[in-house]
Amino acid sequence: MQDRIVMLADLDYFYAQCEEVRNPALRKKPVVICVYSGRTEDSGVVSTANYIARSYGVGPGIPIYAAKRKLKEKDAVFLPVDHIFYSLVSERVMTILKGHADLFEQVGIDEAYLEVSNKVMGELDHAVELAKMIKTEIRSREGLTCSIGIGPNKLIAKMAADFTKPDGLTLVGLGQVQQFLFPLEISRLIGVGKRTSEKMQTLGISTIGDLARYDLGQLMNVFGRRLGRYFHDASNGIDYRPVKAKEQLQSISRISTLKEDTRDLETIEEKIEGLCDQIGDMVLREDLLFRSIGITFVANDLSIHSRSRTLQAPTNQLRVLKKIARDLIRRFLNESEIIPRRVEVRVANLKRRHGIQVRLMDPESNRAG
DNA sequence: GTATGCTTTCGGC
DNA sequence: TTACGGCCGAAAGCATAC
Repeated sequence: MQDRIVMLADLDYFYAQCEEVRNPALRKKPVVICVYSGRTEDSGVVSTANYIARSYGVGPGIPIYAAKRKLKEKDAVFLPVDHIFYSLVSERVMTILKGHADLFEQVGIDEAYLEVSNKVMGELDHAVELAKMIKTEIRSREGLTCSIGIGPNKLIAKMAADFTKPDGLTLVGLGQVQQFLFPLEISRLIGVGKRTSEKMQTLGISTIGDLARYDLGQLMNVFGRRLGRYFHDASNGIDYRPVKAKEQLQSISRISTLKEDTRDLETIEEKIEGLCDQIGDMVLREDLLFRSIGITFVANDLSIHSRSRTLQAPTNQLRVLKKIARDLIRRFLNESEIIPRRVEVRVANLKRRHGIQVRLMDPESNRAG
């Protein structure tokens, strides 16, 4: 493959920064964006927090109650997520980013990969100038800071962006990949979480360099073929994944926390019904058809259990969605003793509805069954 | 053996 | 001391078809 120049642009502490833009007085205070479950006054978790809050140990994933304790007397501001507002901001930023890329791939609401090889004519210093320009444009148009990593592939671009934040800009040229990666702690490698990190320690691997030098065959034995190969390649800075626009939404899900843990069918069905309605709205709005329907229970011990069914033909019928979701939860509750805490409905195998019309003309559909 | 499809689980943001 | 969301894509694991 030709040498590539890939950028990863990551909006800093995105939700909290959006709130700072909306109300600049927040900038001097700890800001904590919360997902309230509605179960009790402060039940729920922190979605994200600004860097002042983080300096007190408050960050994504911790319970709201714990965050309040840590920030007592600190003049902290707790706000509920406003997803609609953040989405509008995100959309405008993504439009800016896309305009500077040969190839563009959005990841989540606050991140995107840009392949810029042609745009900068293969010159790394041009890529750095482009990144500075992008940062300036996002700051002047939206008042937001972001962190940008530049590298020869997605993996290095992403890790470079993570290396300096917030408001960072990190370049890792092809010749600098090893000196960048090898000293980093193994937990910094994308795909190495807490469990894998512990397992690696027992193998005597504590830095990415240690992993890079480890025998590929041994890694495959320990982690399986695929993952072993990934760890070997990634630690050596190798990543051939192309920057590629997402072509179709893959699934739509809605999840909600029950007022209290219960196996009561009526309570659960009522909740499921509401989730189906939300999904149905989205399916119609986006003009989609779905073919798989699934439900998930998060039990009171936080264990996760799911069931799904795939239809013969895609549909957009709310009736069908509700009936199957109901069947799935009834059957699951009969088979299992778990006590549900949260319930989720998901549809997948999505297609655009006008796709049906196209299919009549599609030579594929003329094949003998 | 490979390709493909389906169900369930995992983990990033 | 505990406390614990709402999404999404994709991998894992298995079955079936050729």
